[in-house]
Amino acid sequence: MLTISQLAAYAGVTVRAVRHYHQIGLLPEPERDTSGYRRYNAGAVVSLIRVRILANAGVPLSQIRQLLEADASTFATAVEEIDRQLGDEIARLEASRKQIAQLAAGDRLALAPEVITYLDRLRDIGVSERVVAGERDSWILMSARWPDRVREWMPSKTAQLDDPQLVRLYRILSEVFESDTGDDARLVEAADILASLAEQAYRSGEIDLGEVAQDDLPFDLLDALAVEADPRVERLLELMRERGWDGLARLERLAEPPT
Amino acid sequence: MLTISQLAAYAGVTVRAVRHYHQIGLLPEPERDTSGYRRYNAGAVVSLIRVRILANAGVPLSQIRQLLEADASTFATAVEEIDRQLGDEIARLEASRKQIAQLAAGDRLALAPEVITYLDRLRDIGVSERVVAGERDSWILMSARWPDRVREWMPSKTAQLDDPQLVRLYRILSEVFESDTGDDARLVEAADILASLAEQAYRSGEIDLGEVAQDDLPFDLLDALAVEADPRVERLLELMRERGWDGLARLERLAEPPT
DNA sequence: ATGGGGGGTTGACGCAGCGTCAAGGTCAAG
DNA sequence: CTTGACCTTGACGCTGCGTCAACCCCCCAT
Repeated sequence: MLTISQLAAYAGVTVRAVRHYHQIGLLPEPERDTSGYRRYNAGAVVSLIRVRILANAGVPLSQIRQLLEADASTFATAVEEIDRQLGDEIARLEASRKQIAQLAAGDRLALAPEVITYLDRLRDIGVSERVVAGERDSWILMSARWPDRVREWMPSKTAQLDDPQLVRLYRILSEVFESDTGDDARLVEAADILASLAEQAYRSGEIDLGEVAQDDLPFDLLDALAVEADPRVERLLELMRERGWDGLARLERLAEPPT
Repeated sequence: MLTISQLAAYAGVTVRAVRHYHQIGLLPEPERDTSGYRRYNAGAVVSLIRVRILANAGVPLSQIRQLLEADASTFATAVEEIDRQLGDEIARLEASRKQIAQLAAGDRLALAPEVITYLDRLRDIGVSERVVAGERDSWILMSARWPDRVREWMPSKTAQLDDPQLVRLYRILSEVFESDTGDDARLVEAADILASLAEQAYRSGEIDLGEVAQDDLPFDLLDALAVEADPRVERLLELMRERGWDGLARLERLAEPPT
């Protein structure tokens, strides 16, 4: 006959856990000896181990009893379900692991390697750290919203950086936001380039991002984030509105541009 | 400016979670509007997402704040540690998944395929379901004790079933335990065979299981389990003692056998 | 027999990370 | 002016035990 601590040791659990299982009726209370000690037979070890196997798989204790009492087919389907959930959980942890790895990989944030590459390209073409940081924060939001889509978008985003107009735009913005002055002339120049790029994109139909466009909250958020980072962005938005475009993260036609 | 529910929606968490993070000081309380509502700026979304990334990786909320405040190198080492733990957890879940799968695979218990094969072999050579069930329970205990070693042992265990003496032993035991009578003559016969097998094993040095032998508690437990399953096992133990052997799951020399 | 150390017993509170009422105040629309 | 969808704080509930507390019990050495 076993004491509670022996039983617990065999099954690799704590004494407290065993008592808990008794309390909630998951394990039957065994006989007591003359001094009130619980006395277990060997079969109790097997029962306890079975309970632990299910518990380790994440099955709530409240379900384990019914599960062990269930008939074979019920049990089998339940096990399938448990296995599915285990698979999901493993996938979740692996995804989380990737995120964490990237988080350490430099930008300390949840960004796909494609995005990191994109940000590095920005630095290469002379974009200031401040502006890169702004882009980074934007992509964090985008990644949170569309974790999978983001990776698809990046190749074309990166390709666009080959356009000298866009490079020029980024450089101007870098200059402006790096300086302490409110250099309006440069902002106007930037707005002109941006409007021109938007016009091109609009004509070629590129401006449509598909389903994403229906849910436009994040884009407002991105613009708000930019304004927060530097209030001069507000002026840029104003200049864009004058040119018939609304927004910044996603440009939306307000009216035909002045000819 | 965002309301709390908008903030929560962007980060994919519940409103309650956000408030909880405020309570424990993980996120700073934002400004309130005239009616006392919390009003968030876009940056709060980024902060919240960062918190969630760490939380999803299993980092306790109490540690997240310090982590986000830490310098880059501290952070990097912490992330390594987190990654390690994630790896461990994934491995644990995968192991659990295997156990669960086997659990459904027929014998409803945590047994390696090698053991299942062994049990099937027992059935093939005519061992009764009752005795197989006893063996199964024993292997559950063994598997709990030495999850890895068990798989190593099985090949030789299975090979031993080629020995006609052992087959005969199992068949006699099956008969005895399947009947309602206390057929002592058959038990004596079984004891003789078992003693003879033990003698062989002892001479060839096979009886030593290595380090395992030092921890002999489980073997007592296995014997106790057998006695529980059928009290006639007690008689078998007695017969074995008469023949100079102690135990059943592991036979131990008591004295030289009567010549 | 006596004391000490290592068991056992019940009972109760503590913990994380929120979920879920309860009991209100607020806002926008019809 | 009502309705319904938000917002507020406060408080208790949940899981699966860990961790006291306060006491009893057994065995061994002195």
